[in-house]
Amino acid sequence: MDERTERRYALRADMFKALAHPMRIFLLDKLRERSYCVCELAAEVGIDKSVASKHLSQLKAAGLIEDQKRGTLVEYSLVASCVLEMVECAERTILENRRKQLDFISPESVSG
Amino acid sequence: MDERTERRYALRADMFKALAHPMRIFLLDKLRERSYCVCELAAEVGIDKSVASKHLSQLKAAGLIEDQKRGTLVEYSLVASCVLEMVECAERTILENRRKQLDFISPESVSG
DNA sequence: TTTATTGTTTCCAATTATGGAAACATTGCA
DNA sequence: TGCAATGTTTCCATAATTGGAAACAATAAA
Repeated sequence: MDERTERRYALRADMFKALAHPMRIFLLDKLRERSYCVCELAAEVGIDKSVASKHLSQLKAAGLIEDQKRGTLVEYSLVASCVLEMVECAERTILENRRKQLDFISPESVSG
Repeated sequence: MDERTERRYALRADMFKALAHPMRIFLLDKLRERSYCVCELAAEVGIDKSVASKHLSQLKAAGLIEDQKRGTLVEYSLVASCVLEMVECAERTILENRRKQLDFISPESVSG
């Protein structure tokens, strides 16, 4: 595997790393409604503002959200709608897995 | 945020965690062609078989691939085609980000 | 059975990610 | 200017992830 290919895989992995945390998924989900400032999001989850800020900056670094200063507030908004497809994809896969698991335990619909 | 919701976000994050490693992305990409046994994949990347085995078991735990014993070999194959969409989604987002970055440096196509 | 092949699990050391507190920066307002 | 509100960065302790070696398990072949 050449270096360029390796870098490509690393880039993709970085994108998934940005999504690999429950709080970050939640933040993205929240930003689907509308823009939010850091303090609102931190209050919602009940965490320190510094923690929220760091998670948001990770999402921003991945190009999934962007920020805009508004006075002392910093409002974050969703920018890569593609990420929503990814999250839905993950959701579908989880549900599919659960369905298979149930089939394995009590195969009613599958007769093979 | 109630516990059930929290668990849902954690599940999605787990799915992305499974994808959050260059080697695992590579393995998925490889399995798109056909089934491969652990030794083949380990040799391809040039890593210890134990490492490959562990990565594969993570992908399996996420329900993205499945295994089948064939003699002393264990062949892994892709099962959740949805994951390919996710990877393509990530790829598109990365390219989009790169394009924006270029626009920011030298805005030729964007005149606003 | 003995040996070889293939995978998995278990250990360990090193790296990375995380959360919270404190320090610091920026902006708005009196 | 002085003070309050909001975010970011830095520091630290803790937790999680990772890769490799070795031990172990399972199967095939001699």
